Amino acid sequence: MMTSSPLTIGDLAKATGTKVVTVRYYERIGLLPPPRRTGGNYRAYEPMHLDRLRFIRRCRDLGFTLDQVRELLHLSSQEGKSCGEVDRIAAAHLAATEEKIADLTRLAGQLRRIISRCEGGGVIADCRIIEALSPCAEEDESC
Amino acid sequence: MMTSSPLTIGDLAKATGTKVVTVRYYERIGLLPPPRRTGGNYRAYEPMHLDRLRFIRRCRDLGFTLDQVRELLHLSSQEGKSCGEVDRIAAAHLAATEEKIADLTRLAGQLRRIISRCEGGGVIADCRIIEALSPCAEEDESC
DNA sequence: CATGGGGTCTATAGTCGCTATAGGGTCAAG
DNA sequence: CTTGACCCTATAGCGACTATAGACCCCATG
Repeated sequence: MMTSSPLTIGDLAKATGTKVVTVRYYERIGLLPPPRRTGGNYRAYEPMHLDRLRFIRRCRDLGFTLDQVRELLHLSSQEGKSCGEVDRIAAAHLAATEEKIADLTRLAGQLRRIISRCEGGGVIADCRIIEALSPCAEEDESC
Repeated sequence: MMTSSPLTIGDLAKATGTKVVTVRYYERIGLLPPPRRTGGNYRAYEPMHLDRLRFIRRCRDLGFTLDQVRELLHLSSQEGKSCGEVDRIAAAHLAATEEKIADLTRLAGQLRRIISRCEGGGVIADCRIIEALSPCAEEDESC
């Protein structure tokens, strides 16, 4: 059984689909522990870093904020603790995501309605889209 | 028929549901033309500013970026021009919005699936959420 | 006329999650 | 020994605001 040699930042980045600058950024904000350095001052990552970065990326792909990731990382190391907090974070994020979907759906509906009124061949002065974007004040008698 | 007196920035903000700082920000980035100033150096807005800011807010509420708003504002003043460009911007934004909805929907589905596997009463070491967030590498024999 | 409170002014820095740039150092292949 | 790919730090920029500090103005009340 061979022991794997440490990874350069480029290896780590490629293995996780992260950009090199982003890896350094995660280190700077304390998400990824600083690895030891080689003689030439290169970062030398261990498999543990790979695991951790993969965890971070997976969370980010799921839309968690970096603060939530930080909390999840912290919790994931407390093996004996109840997992209620984890559940709470995930549920909150799901709720937020569902709300965002609802908002965007409502919005898309409005956009479709606005766009459908436009004949497309007209000029700006008659454009239904511009008109729809120009809400009239109640006290404005010209509307 | 009475002529309306100029508005303070606070009046304008309240009338459009914008924050005062945001109004100043729109001026700084060239979206809202600088109004004349009073003796005390206060901004004094005309009805035209009200119209323009309402247009901006409506666009923002519909999710257009400030750059798109800038372009729409520019186009809306070209009364004789064809409205094809307006249509293009709106359609592009609708497409982007629909894509975002699709992304978030996929994401919410994954989150629901992950969360549903968690019994809630367990400890972190057995937490299905943490587990689901910890993707295993193919070359990692422990998975 | 003084005072107090609320609104306004500018300028600057912070937010989030990166991304880009400048100006260098290191390393391995040819 | 040179070339080119990689790595290093530090700093600034993105979008769309938001927050803060410190000063100024205006109006109503005493």
